[in-house]
Amino acid sequence: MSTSDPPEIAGGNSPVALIAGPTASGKSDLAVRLALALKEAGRSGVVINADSAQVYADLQVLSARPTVEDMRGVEHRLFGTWDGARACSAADWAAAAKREIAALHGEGAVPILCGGTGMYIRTLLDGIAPIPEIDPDVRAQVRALDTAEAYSALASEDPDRAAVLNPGDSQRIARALEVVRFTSKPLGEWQQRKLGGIGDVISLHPLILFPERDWLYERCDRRFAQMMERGAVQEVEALLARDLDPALPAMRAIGVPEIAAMLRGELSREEAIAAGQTSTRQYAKRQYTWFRRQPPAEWPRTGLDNSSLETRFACILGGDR
RNA sequence: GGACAGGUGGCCGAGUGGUUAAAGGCAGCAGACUGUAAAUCUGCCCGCGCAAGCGUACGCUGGUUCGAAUCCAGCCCUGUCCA
Repeated sequence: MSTSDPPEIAGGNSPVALIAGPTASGKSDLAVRLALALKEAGRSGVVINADSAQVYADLQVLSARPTVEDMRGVEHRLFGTWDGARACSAADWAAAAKREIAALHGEGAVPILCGGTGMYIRTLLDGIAPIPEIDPDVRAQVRALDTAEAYSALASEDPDRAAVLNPGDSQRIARALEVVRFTSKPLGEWQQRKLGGIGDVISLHPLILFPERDWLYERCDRRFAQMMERGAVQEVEALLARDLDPALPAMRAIGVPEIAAMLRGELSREEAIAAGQTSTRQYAKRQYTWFRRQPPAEWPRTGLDNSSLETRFACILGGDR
């Protein structure tokens, strides 16, 4: 799943549907409905996950991964595909998604990308700098530094990058540092090229869900409370029992730190729920910002999820193309 | 009824005569975003104003002082303890 052979996208301009938007906005349901509508129109649609948390097998409940019932017989791919012990990078996901899209196009099926991870989607469509996989030792060394140390190291090893980054931006500093150290080439040079994007080879039919803020926040709150009733605590217990590196994405997913704190006795159940709900809402807010400003302005945004599929996806439902 | 402790901006919480529209945190809002992105980071955050600035503000009322969130008096309220 890492940086392996770049899969080729089959026929030029084959359709790909994309349903994106903030968490809890009802994307999954819409994706399933689209797949069912395609089926009715004599075609076939398969949902491909574009969410950075739903990708992990360990996070069924907490990532709100669709259940078998939710899927209503529609095929879903890249859901729960990664083991929580492995980090899935944007490039990893994009490579896997390309593979799936190519396969589906080969079968004449319509891939329906569904998820809220803007950077994954961007990487898939626009490509990414062809930076080799960083040696784990180099990576570990860099990540062992505290932010101030890493920043001053970066200031001498890649001053251009250091000048651009905020001294507190631990993650980007670490990334820039591991890249110069391992490749002896500053990140900025690598980033002059983006490779592997499929945006110009496919026919993309995007739709961004933009529900009303209060409505969405209520759903976030309700959903987190429901997760607590539906096994989130057991899920975190199981995750903790694996004794994984706490820096792993699966360990940092919304709800995991909060419930872990509860299990340690640092938070009451009510406090853990409140904290999880707040994190969820804050995440949704960041997604609003991303989807409001990052994707191309031409991409349609819709206020509520009740916009008719037939209208939104007329061209792929139409049958031709 | 008595003894202590305390009442600060949406919340928590510093501050004990001027340098205080009042530290810091949280929540909120806005924004950034090329390999951990459900991450990481930035800005704003009493009201009006583009701004200089003006107006309000530290339980209430009154007082001391050139000047008070900070000192004094009375009152109200909260918590703990004694009755």
